[in-house]
Amino acid sequence: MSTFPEYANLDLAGIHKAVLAKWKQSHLFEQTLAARKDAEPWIFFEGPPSANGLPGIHHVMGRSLKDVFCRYKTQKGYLVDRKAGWDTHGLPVELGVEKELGITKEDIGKSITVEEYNDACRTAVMRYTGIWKDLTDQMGYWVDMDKPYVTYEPKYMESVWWLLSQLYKKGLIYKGYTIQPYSPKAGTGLSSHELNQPGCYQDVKDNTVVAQFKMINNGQSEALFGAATVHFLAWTTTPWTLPSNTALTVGPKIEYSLVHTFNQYTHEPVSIVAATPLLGKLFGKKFVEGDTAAYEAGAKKIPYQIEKTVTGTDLVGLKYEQLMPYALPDERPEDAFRIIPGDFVTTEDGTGIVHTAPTFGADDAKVAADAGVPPLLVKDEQGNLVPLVDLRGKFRSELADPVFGFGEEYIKAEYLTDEEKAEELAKQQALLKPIIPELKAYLSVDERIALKLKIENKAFKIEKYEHSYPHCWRTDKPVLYYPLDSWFIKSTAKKDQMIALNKTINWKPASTGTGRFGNWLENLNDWNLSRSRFWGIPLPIWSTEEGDEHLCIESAAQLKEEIEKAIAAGLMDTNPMGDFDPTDMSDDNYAKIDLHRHIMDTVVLVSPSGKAMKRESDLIDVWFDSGSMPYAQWHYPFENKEKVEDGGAFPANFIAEGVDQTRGWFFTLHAISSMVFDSVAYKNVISNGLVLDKNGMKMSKRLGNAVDPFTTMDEYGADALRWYLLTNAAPWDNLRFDMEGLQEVRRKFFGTLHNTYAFFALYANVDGFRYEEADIPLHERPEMDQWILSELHSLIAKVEDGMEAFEPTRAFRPIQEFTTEKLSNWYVRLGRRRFWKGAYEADKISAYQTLWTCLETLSRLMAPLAPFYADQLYTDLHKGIAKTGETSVHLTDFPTVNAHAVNAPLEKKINLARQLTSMVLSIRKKENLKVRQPLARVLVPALNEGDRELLESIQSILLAEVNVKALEVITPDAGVFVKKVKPNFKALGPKVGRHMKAVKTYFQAMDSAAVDAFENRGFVEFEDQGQTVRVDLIDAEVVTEDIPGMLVATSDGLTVALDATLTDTLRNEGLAREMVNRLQNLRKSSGLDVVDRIDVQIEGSDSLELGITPFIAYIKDEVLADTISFDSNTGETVEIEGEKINVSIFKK
RNA sequence: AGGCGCGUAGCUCAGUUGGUUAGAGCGCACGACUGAUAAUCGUGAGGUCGGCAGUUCAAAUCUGCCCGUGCCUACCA
Repeated sequence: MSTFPEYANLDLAGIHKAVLAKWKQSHLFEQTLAARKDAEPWIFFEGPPSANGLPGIHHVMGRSLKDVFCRYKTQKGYLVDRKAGWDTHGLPVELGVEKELGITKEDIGKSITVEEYNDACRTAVMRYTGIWKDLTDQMGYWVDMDKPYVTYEPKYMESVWWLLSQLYKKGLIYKGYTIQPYSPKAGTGLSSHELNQPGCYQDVKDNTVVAQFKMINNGQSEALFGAATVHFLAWTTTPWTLPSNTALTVGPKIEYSLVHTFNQYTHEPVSIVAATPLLGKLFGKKFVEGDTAAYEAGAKKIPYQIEKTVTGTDLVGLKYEQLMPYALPDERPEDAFRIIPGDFVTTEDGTGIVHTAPTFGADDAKVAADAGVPPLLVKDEQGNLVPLVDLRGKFRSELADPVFGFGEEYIKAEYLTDEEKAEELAKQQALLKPIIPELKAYLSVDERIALKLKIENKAFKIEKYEHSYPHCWRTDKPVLYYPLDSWFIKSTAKKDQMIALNKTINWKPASTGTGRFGNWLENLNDWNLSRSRFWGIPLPIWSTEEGDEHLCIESAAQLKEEIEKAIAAGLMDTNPMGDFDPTDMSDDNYAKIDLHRHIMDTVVLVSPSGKAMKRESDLIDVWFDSGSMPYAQWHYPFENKEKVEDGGAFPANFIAEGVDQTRGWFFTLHAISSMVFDSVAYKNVISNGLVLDKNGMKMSKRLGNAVDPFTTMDEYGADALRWYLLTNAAPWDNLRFDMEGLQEVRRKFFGTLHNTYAFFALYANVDGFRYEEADIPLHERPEMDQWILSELHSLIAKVEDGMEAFEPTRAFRPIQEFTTEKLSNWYVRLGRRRFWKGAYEADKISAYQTLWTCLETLSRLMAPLAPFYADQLYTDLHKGIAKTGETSVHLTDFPTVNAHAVNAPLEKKINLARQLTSMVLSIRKKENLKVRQPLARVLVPALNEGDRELLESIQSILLAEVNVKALEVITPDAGVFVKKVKPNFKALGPKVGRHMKAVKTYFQAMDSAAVDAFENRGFVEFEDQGQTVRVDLIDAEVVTEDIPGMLVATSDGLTVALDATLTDTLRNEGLAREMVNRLQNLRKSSGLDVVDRIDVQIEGSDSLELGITPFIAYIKDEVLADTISFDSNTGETVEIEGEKINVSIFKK
């Protein structure tokens, strides 16, 4: 005979293992997909992790979040395809390999071939895939790991190329430059990653100059300053960038002053403009505010006089003379040397006017470009535009100065060796003799520029300044911000569309979509695609030497064809794609090619005009790889064209990743889909927070506070972990991970659920309940059953609402509350007798059916989040019954709400009973009145007939729970309780406004009689602040607050009074119950079975005997005694009401 | 430095469009039940809602500033 399995105790970790084995053996994941194979798809994208690192607890969080929605939607009847993916390219992989091999970037192509290097990367990146698969398995994350997309595979790379070529065709790809950290000594650009290495930022002392830029007088200047000769002051910590100055930037809202004073080095009169708040700093100890007419050269203090103030906006547009006229911008020189506005200007340091050299500062480049000011680029010998500093970190020859040098010199002293410095010193001693007769030490470029400006009356102030500056982690020399060639996607051209599309995306939380992501889009820059690395997808762009002809390859087929042309033109000997068949989509065929750099760099193509074309040497930013996954995972458009285009695989209904991906994957997905497909890539997105340790610190291996997901799951099982991660805090809040929280989940939720099941199984097996009877109609079931089923269906609605809103915390917390509070604590606890007392008849069957239904429904509700336990619960519940279910809960449909089952008044009623019970127990506790002692009556006031009926309907439950004989519902007219009236603030607020306080006070002063009068009249009126205030009864709430002479509790507008007067009968019944309690204890300590019958002997006082005699039948019934005799005996000594008595029990 | 979050009881978290006694669980204390018993249940004590100002009759809730904390973006004259 089939039975419900019973367990000694809850072993979540064991269940986890057993269920996992069952899933594997039955290929359950595949079964769930097969079951929905013709269903409407619900599209999910898996963000590719890098298998280069080990998974941590936060990955369990992220993956639980994804899994819970995919499982939910599957149960809801959708087909949820889930393809795993691996992100395999990128800098971390390369740096890891370099470290392992003990090489640097410079060695690649020299001591190691690019091919060998790439092979090493390919191996390294998949190193931890086994552990990742393990984690995925263990935690029950269902995703197809057998056919993942891998970004280094030829098919994937080909799709990426195709996407890029689409952008290229739309004219959205261009070559430009950006200001990037560059290490001249290492000859390489540095990534921000490298700049964030510890120790990179070092404090340095730099020579700084406040330079005087001479204004060119014109109509605009005269309107502002008249005919005066005016100089703008601008500060720089990098004087070597001054020859490259093409603009001055002011803050539009900042106030500037025109000040007359004298140059401290030349003592010549000068009128300067600088930000008013900075005048104090600018005019240091040497200056004093005062009359400039009285000044004589050499005086101790230099006077200065403020003439007028203007705003930054007034200054915009003014022109000035180039400070160090060695070279002019090659493009539009007439647009240079102007004042432009910039939001980044502050009045913290300097002059409030920022020297702007677009070739050497990222901010500078941006404001200059926005204002149409050209960068200082000149044509080199080949006609290419280059900045005034070359890649070695030396000034170009344009800067050759007959006295000061500069040309062909390193712009920072740190770049010179000691020998070089000595050589330079010799030269300088000769050249500078007229200025500095005995030069002792090498003067850096910065120092000589300062010197030159000083002499030329162009330096207002020169001083040393200490600040932190980034250094190259390899050479330990200062980094240069330098314009480097890069390929860009003109994302700014599609900015408006991206913003519009973003507004259609449902962001969780919304603030990330409008805030972090929205702002990012508003301030969008063009996407710099270039990476000067080796292990990644090569840019598929081939160019001629002159750069006048380009070809962007969109497929392997096209490349093969172009190579054939190049062979025909004699540019190549053999085709490295030899026997690749462009029409054959098999993996075997694609295994014949490799699109990585070591092969692609050997490919030379022929241009339409017959010239040789080489590949642009950069690789594509790996973020482009991952943003391409919606298409590349299906090898679109070479395969699965319909699938992607007809809504079968794109766009996603749902994605979820950490909030740190906002400008990463979330952006790249959005950008590519917007630009190539004019579509969103995802309709709903959750950006989840981080997992911190219990003290709110970031988890890291270094701090040793990282939690190992494997050992955690071994101990607690995956269910408890998943449940904890998603119910403890909203997914977008950071989670403080605490093992005690896990224990709590295990004990509180799973423990209670398990015990509830165990209770069910125990009695269902005894009674042979197999759910063979027809369902008892709802209205024929006892009220308690109707109630719990109503709560159950309300619960289904809550879970569904939460899930549809992508708020799992809101969905699953109610499950926990239902299980522990409603089902276990109230339904089962109050209904226990129904399961073991009485015959196997309608009431009992109803109880079993109801409890079974609750548990079975729970198993399906919780299956998305606790897939292991839910599956065991579901299958266990089906093992014991005659009807057959699915073989797994994951093949079932999600429960649906039956509106007829929901009975809100009933729910309200039971909740009222629960609250009253709690209040009475509270009084008992306070007054030290044991629940075992019956009391005569409890009084509850009812303000109207509806309340009265409600109270009477819960009478039996209430009385049984609190052990009281009678419930008396008393009416206001009885005059028993004190009535008070409270203002309804919400309604009254708008009406009485500032008189609210007076109303409150007035009401507090009203006695019962006054309230009665108020109720009869319908309003009250009184004076406040000289005005008559009127309050209508509907804006007030009459409550009962007290019952004189009784023990009273008040809470949430409810009042309960307990009559604690004891009669002899009550006292005796209390004694009888004490006796039952002692006998039951004895039964238990004697190890009797619950069904064993006994004889009892009691030796005690006459008064005791007299007292309990009327209750002998009751006692016998309770303790299963056939006889009770009052005899002396040598049994156990127990105490009742201070009296010591002996009792003995004999098993029959 | 800027952008975006977060800050409520010892701990982890709720707290609707502002409405006057700020809730829950854990932990703690005390107790009950003894036919769910290595289970179950009750009661209680814990809070200047990070701070300061403001708006309002009324602020945990709205505004500003500050402090702490985290993420992202920069590294800037």
